[in-house]
Amino acid sequence: METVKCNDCQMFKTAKKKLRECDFDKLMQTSANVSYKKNEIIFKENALSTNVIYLRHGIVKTHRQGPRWEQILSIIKAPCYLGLPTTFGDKVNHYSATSLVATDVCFINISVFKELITNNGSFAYDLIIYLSKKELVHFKKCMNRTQKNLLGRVADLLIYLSDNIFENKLFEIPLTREEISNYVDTSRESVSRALTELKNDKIIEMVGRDIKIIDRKRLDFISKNG
Amino acid sequence: METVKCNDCQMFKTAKKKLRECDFDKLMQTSANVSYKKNEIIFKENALSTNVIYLRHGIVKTHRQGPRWEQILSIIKAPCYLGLPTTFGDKVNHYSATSLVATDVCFINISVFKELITNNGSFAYDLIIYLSKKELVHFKKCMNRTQKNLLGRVADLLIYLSDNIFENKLFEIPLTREEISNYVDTSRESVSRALTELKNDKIIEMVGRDIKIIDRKRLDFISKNG
DNA sequence: AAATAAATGTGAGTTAAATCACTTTTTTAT
DNA sequence: ATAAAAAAGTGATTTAACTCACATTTATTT
Repeated sequence: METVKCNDCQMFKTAKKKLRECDFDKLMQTSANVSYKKNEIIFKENALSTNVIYLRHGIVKTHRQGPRWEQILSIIKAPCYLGLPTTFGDKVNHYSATSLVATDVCFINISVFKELITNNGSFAYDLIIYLSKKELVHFKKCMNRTQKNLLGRVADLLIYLSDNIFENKLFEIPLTREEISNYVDTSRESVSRALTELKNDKIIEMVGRDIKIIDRKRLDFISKNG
Repeated sequence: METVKCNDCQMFKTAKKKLRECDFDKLMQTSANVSYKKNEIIFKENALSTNVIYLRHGIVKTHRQGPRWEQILSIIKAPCYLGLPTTFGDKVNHYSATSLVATDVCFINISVFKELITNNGSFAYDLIIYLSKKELVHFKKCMNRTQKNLLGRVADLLIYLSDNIFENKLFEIPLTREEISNYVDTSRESVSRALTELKNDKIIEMVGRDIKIIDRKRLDFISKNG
């Protein structure tokens, strides 16, 4: 397992910049690093949310039991906060988080974090910007989920993984077909069919979970027009 | 038009409590009240977002052009912020807001508001809580949109309007059938059919846009199970 | 008040995607 | 290495909801 030192951590850096020294020291002392293997649960829906969690290294899915199936809400990559809303929005987690690859996480004491916010306005302001931006992205995502057809949603996922998670045309999907279906809101079978259709149309190459996007233009078109 | 005095305004009250006096005075001086009639646009998608907007009185829908149709994102009631994320998340609005009834709104200068945040940590903390809570609600709503069937989504809307907006079993839907369809992600025709089905099953009474929920238990059941 | 436009309702036909049933492939455990 | 289990692929069938077409009602304008 690769260990990320605090010095290399993005959160550490901005904290050092934004926080008063005494606050920063307190933050360091009360934080705890934890490593997870692939497919380990970091926190669980309905459990008490007792920490702010910062994702230092790795890829994580957040997911939640819906009225009909377990839905994957987001796939996120370090460095970023993991479940800020779930810690501040309620006493109980509104969703679960599970590592998709080996992952490092920093648990920050919630009352220390609260102190940081109230004592450091500019730190708080940054968080507000962060939460606001996230909501806009989320609104857009939700709209795509409801308005696009199946092929468009699958194309969206591939584009998202390629652009935002792996930053590469070539990547290994860290999800089973069933998990993909829980992310794009269909059945496992439909995901299968959609992917083979993209493969047959020579828009992607695919062997198992290994994907290579070979015709990005047409993939963008499908994302837009289904 | 009913004018809401600042003294009665919820935001005014918490601001007075949370803010230093000089900040509070500045806020009052730089804010402007505006009234809207039914169906007037308060701000527009893609326009520059130059103010924090606080909804003092009335009901507002936020909406946005999707890949296939104009989607209603939310229906909200005073007192609350209107489009905080769209003001802080980007320079440009990511959605529009339109009054559904006569509405009063307070425009707050964005740089003054930013100062408030950075100078008053506890005010900032409250905003972070507010944004976090909203995100959790939004996640849930999005899941319902994608997992529930048509009848369940229509039931959800009726329950939401009854519980959260009008706080009454009897209310007048402030939306056309087409707008309803843009909120529950279907066609106008399907909304019609769903509503008449609820009426025929004696779960609601309905004359035009006037709705009365007469069998809440069964409506809840439909909301859960479709 | 009549004319026009907008909103709503409803039946019939169509379709995208779900479900079912089964096979094949891959992974994990013994 | 073999058995068992999990994941993935694929054809056939079903279905919820969409679209189309048109009738009816309600609201708006002249």
